[in-house]
Amino acid sequence: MFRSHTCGELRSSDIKTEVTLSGWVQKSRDLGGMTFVDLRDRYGITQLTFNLEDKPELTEVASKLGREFVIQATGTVIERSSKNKNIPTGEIEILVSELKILNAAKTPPFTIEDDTDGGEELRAQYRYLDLRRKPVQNKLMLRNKVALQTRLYLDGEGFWDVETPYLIKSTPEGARDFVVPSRMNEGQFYALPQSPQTFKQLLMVSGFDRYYQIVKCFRDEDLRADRQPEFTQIDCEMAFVDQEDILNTFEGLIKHLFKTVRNIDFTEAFPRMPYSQAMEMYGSDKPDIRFDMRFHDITKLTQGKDFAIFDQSEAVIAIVAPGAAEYSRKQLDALTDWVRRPQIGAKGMVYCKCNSDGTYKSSVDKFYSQENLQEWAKATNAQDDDLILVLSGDLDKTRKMMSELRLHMGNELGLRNPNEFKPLWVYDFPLLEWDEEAKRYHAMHHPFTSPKPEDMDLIDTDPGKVRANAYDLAMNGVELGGGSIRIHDRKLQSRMFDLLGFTPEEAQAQFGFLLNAFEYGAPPHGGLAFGLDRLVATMGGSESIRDYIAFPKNNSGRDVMIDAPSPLDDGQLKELGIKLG
RNA sequence: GGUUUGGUAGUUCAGUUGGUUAGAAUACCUGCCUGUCACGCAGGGGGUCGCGGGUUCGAGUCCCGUCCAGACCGCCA
Repeated sequence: MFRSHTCGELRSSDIKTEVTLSGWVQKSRDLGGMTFVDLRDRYGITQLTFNLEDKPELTEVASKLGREFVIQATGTVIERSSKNKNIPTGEIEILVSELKILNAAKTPPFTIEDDTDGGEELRAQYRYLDLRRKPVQNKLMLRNKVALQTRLYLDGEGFWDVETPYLIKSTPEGARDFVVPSRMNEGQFYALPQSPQTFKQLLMVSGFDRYYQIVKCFRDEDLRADRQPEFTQIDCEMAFVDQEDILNTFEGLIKHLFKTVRNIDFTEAFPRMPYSQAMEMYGSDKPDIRFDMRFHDITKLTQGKDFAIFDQSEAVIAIVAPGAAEYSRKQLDALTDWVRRPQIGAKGMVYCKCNSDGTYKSSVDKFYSQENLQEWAKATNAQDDDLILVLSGDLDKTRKMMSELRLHMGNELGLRNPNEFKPLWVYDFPLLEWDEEAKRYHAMHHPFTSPKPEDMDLIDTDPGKVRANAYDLAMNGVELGGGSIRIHDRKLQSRMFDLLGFTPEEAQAQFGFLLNAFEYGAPPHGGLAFGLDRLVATMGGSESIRDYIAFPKNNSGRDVMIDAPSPLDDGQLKELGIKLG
């Protein structure tokens, strides 16, 4: 027997019990006559006590224990003479009678503590040590709970978990595929799925009615703090449903998860907003609505006052930073520099302070009178002590830049509380997006998304205006997931491929299996997928998903612990029929 | 592909206009210490300043190149 108890469970009610504990040495404190050892496992920390007079040899061994040694200790639970209120086991300690070193350890390269001294690179390289730390373990525990509760909820709603293949076919649409060479079919390649999209639709054709899968997906694109090349989706599909059914079902899932995992109740229905309104009010399809600071179009108010920059702008957009009128010149210059960084790309920024005495001070006083500025304040609903920030230019670009500035100001003014959760359904996304480089439309969601019936007459005349039966769930400025009502009619699906620039032959070669399936009785269907990593990170109040993944990749898509990817030797390459250029 | 920040002791960092033997904290090692829990006290070891080149009497510091890492833009149907 290695242990009778864990290191987190003994209390004063266990005093006088004979116990055996196993775990890692967190710390050994040698006081000369006595030595204390903190023994740690997943469950907590328990203090071991050694007395020189009582057990001289044991105390000698204990005082030499290094950090992260794995040991086993047997002894009696006793009451501490000086208690530690900071830990749950702080009332008691173990007076050790037997001590066994199960495995010695080298000194770890960083401290295994909540606030470690290790940098990111080092921790990634020794991820198995980083994973011993409580904060990281807590994050993975949260992930475990979310996954479990997802299964319980969806199972209760009649969803079946069905696995779909990982070795599938590469398609030119969408993100780049990870490809896998086939030894038995030399010169041919599988692709890893970007999502099980077509398979889950085929399951609907097969009559499974409700499907889900917590599934790995793969995209060979550059990484971010919230983006990994392999990531996990809660992938779902339902037959005989409309958008309303799907939104209600999965709003239920999110509410269930927050209730069971974080004990947070969403008593009201999640707010909903069409895409066009989200862009108008927040310049984003995933607005963070924990704070207001919405956009105000003041283009008309600013024209004809000899300020050429505004006069030449398609759009002049303002936001109001509450209580920020006291920003210093230095702070405003820093803000201007911030929006002028290449990542944002603004040419400049105009501000207007609404002073507490009712006067206005702006960076464009030369062109705009106090009365003009008062009109701005009125139009933007700015109060005394508020700061109006204005960007201008091309409508789409200005919205995008202003959306970044809005989030930046939200952070600066402390309006983005990580313990507050504000979901928002965004719906009526455009069906198509114009790709300037390829000079053609591509699907905004994916090619299987159905257009809204009332927009069908635009599909030939003005395809860019067609709205889709597509929806996203945003929370705190993060896109948690999205989906759509799919096309289930062969003719419409063919028309869609045609719009996207596929010849009928190409469409048949790429997606013939789906088009054929639609001819054998495909039910109306739709679905949605949540990004599990982002969902868990959001629920944990983090922006980075990396600590919610046990073994994540770094910025360049590398696993620095196992050192992957790595070259293949010549024998392997030959077997696969691959020559490197 | 681009922008940007960084790379100095095991680790996290400081290092002034280019100038003596490159520092601090922590970790590690040794000794002392019977109620610590960030134990304390005394002492000690530990450096290819990412790598290559250049400027200079002299480079951790300036210049060029390169590699690595973080954040972001492009990209992510």
